[in-house]
Amino acid sequence: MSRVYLTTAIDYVNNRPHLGTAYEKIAADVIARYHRLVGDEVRFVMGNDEHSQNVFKRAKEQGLDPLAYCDRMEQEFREVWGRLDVSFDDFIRTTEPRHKTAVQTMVQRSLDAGDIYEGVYEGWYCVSCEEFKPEKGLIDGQCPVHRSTPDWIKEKNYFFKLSKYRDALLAHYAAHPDFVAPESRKNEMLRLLEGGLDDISVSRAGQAWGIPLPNDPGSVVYVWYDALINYAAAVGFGTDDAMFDRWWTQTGESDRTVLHLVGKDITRFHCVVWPAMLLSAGLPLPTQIFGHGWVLFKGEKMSKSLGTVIDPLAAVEKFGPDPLRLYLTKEIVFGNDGDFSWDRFEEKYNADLANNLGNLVSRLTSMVARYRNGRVTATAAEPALVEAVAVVETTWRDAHSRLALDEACAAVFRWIDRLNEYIATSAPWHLAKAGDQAALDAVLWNATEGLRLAAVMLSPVMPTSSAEILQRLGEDATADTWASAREWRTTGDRQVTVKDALWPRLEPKKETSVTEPIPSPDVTPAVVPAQPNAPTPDAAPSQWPLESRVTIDDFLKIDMRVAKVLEAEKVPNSKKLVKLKIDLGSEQRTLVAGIAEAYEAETLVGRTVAIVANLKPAKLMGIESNGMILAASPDGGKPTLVAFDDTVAPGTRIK
RNA sequence: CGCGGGGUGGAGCAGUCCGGUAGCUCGUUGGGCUCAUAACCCAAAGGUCGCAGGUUCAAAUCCUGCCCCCGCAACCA
Repeated sequence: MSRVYLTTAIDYVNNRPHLGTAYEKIAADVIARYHRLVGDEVRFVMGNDEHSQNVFKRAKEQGLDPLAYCDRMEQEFREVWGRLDVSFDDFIRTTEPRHKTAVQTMVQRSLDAGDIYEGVYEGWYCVSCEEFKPEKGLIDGQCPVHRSTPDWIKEKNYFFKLSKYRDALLAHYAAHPDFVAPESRKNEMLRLLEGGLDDISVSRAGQAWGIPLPNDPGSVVYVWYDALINYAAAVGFGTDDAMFDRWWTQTGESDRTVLHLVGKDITRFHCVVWPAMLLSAGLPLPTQIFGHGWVLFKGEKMSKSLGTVIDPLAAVEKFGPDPLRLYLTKEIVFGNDGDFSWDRFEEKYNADLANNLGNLVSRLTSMVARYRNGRVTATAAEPALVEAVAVVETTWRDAHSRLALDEACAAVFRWIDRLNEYIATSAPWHLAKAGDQAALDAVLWNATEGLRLAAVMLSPVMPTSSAEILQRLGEDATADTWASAREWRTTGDRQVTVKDALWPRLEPKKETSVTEPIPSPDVTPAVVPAQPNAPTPDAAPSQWPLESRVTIDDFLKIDMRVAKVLEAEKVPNSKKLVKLKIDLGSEQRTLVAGIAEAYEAETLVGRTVAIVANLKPAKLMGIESNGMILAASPDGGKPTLVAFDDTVAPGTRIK
């Protein structure tokens, strides 16, 4: 038995949870539940990252006190995690007093160690990105990501001597080959370390939303530095020494485990900055940082800032959390990127749940009911099965120890296959007909016993379904630990219950198909699939409610004109930009249009197009564009230019 | 030289670090069974492992070069 401290990345609260974040929490939950099952002591913590200027801004936009806004977001996050059956032990928010104390304690320790020093920082700072932007990274003086003008900030700033810890970190990596996983992530970090480290700024001056530095209350701790400390704060750093020792330091624990689960995009902070902070504070490092991959949906990364969100609850509301949990765990190699698609989800649901596991439950409970009035008594163990399940257990445990969650899952499903095969080859229906009671009992007992073990081994991934299966098998659903559950029983009996199919098979093109996701309230799906049987337009609220419509005067402010293309050339090094010279009748202009993916530049020459003539100029890749060309622009599709039936003179107004 | 992921039977993916019978799911074909959710079991067909060199007794796997695809970012005024 050992102690396991497990964390996920804390989430920015400027948006709701989505599939990408849910994936991380589910994976962590599987790990946590596995360890609890095998008898480890587990502390599984997640939380929210609240000291962000974005949060401050977002709250103000909504007319809320930042803390009130964060309170509300906490409820939303907790609700989603609850629906996904994520069994965290604690939920930390960076605005809590315990976190504040931990941060100040940590900073103080680094100050004492001489690792934080005062300097001056100046540069362009993008509030949205929460980072300084190099001059050459700006486009037309604007932040390339947010298209806003960054602020020129010159401020007193404190720096952390990250550079000082490069060698120590390299040594730690060398001494602990599993410190960062998977391998590819570790290599990335090693390359980074070998390239040398710069000291990093750890404070912001003149902000109120954040944790003040202990030595200079006029500055607050930089949000990233602040956020990382949550992992220590959540187990009592600076507030509860006994607890901190128990979970973080784990003094006297031979098999110490402190595991951070983070997205591969933030491994840098967790694998370099955070360990250096800990070294500076004289604290032990985590035992492992695992950088998982992204779950892509229709080939797109879930992105907070783009808002391409699929509400994980869409699948959960319809099927409960387990099919989604299984999909994410079994179908994605843990550490790699993976795809989510409704097609694939449906396929896996049918194959694994309806046809295999669910059907196994059905056929077994129904045979026990039919041939044995629902009660089967124990018999001797079938040696072939006992032998097989031992291999499954070994594989399952080994896979879990390597965090190969997908392999662990697959091993259990191979076992389920084995049970279906066992039933087919031993043909209990023949034994029943022949009246061979002893043989019949043996088959039914051994098969249900095998199913019981499958359910227990699946419980980390599918807690609800596992409990339901055990209950149908007449077992105590609150199964104790694996140590006792793993025994192949040869005494006692069980009373089974026949109920409806756990996972009715999904038939394509039917009402039950998941390809018609449930619209979830208040969340706009990234992609709205075509719905042949969609409700009538009148039934749905208009996309353009009356109160938000513009007046004719508003519309006439926009001066749209007919124009003729005189010259066209692709902008070098661009993917979709074409530079156009157009004739507007009274004048000629240069404009840049993002249509190169749909039109060859040459074919545009001579075309008559529609443009917005009174748009403010903008620079795109260094070229000034004076106007916007009109085109139908489907989401994710290629634009189609607006065209005219007859020849119209350049300069003609469009209204 | 922007960052990253990938090219393996019809589809989707493992395997690549640590060379040595190319594996899984779905689909297809044939057979079996009738307890079960038209499910389950057995069998079969189907692969120049992107291309070209190299190392090796042996390369999907290691080395070199090249081609192509996809995210992110730059660029949808």
